[in-house]
Amino acid sequence: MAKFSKANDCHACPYKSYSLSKLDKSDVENIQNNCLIVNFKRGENICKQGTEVTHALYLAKGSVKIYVEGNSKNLILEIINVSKYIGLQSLFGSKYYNYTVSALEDSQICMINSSLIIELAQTNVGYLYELTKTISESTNFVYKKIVDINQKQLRGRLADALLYFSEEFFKNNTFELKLSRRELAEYSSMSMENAVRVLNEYKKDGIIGIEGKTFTILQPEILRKIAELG
Amino acid sequence: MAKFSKANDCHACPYKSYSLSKLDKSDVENIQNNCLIVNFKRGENICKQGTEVTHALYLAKGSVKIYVEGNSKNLILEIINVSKYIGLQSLFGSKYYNYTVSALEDSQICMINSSLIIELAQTNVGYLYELTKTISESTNFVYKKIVDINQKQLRGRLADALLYFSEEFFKNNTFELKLSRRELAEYSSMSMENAVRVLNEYKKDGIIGIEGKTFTILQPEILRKIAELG
DNA sequence: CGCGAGCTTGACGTTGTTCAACTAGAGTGG
DNA sequence: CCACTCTAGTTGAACAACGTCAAGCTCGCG
Repeated sequence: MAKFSKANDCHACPYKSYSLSKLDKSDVENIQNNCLIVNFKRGENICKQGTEVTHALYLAKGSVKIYVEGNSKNLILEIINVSKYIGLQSLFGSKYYNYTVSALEDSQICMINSSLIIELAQTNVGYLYELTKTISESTNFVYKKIVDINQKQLRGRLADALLYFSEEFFKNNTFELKLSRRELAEYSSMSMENAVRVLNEYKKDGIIGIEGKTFTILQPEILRKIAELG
Repeated sequence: MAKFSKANDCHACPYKSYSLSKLDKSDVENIQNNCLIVNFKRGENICKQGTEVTHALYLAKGSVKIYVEGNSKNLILEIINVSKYIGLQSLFGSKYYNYTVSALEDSQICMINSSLIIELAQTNVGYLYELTKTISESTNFVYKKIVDINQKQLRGRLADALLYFSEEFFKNNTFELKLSRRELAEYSSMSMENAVRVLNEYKKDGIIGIEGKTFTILQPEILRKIAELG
């Protein structure tokens, strides 16, 4: 299992959450004393679908995928790589995770007792307000996702995914994806074989460049057109 | 357009939100003075995908569908018929609705200025906590939905929908659905023709009974097996 | 040098959509 | 009151989209 250590100075942490600025110094220290920093290697599970929610999860360093597991196939809902709480809706809404989170690269997660976070949320309105904004944004993201998946066919879905990575996630025409072909397929809700096929189709048509896991968007307008038409 | 009237006694309202109990009397009066009660007929839009969020929407009476509009087909995400805020995540997360809400029967909606709700949320932690719980639950609902849609094929999806209506929504083996066949199809993410086909298949096999829009679940175990296997 | 995981490509079968024709019932106007 | 129209529902058949299976490839690593 992963290595872990105690948090020792949340205030000075370069990866700390903005929401902490809404708390008193003593409350932050309280979090610090109840926070375990856990290191995960690529592929390791950070939380598992179906298990009980006992901690708030804060991604300090690295990147993770949030996905739902089905009988035979998975669906990746979101990739996260910035300092951010993961799955707060599980803290306030449900006792059990309805998704799995696992590391895409070596990552550091701060695990804070959920009862402490709930207590702080119930007594610090500014803090809770920040958490609520995060939950709302993530809800809106999933709404967008559900539309993409349902209304478009595979070429459009893959175009959507590539545009999202280039324009919103990496904010760069060239980016190195931490995902395998299978994971990219699971992100776009299609079989791995079809993801490969369509990627190479786009490459042959000069729409994108592929070099292993490094992608370059050569003709974003065409990609956008494909994404719009479905 | 719909008829509307001023709210005159939120405290005495039998449909009022539980979250109001977390507010001072003066704050509730403030809501009351900034609340418009609007009557919608079946089919009328309560809010429209793509438009700006200006009010919090509270369903007092009736029932509504929340759906996302695509180029040619829609996907119904949720049906609501109890006293409940609708789409709070849009208040805290985004400036624009990413879904449309419309009435399934004659319904009453309380429309409250969003700036007032946000102000109250930022100053009353108990109130905000209730709203956050509602948002989180709705997020979890959509997670469940996205799994159903993605991991199962149409027989399983329709079985899922029927079980949900019978066991969780109406809590009755027999129920009268306010949805047309097309809407039931949009709820289960399939073509209307296939929804009809599968419904009649289930009827012929004695798994359900159908009388117009009244459904009876005759063999829930078989339906559950179909839903599980996909 | 050989093995295995991830990737690639083609052929084929299944699932589900689309199109088209038809039916039943509800509402409308002569 | 009856024809007319319009919508919702129904059924069958053709077709397209996508997943699955199978085989071969490549590259990194022991």
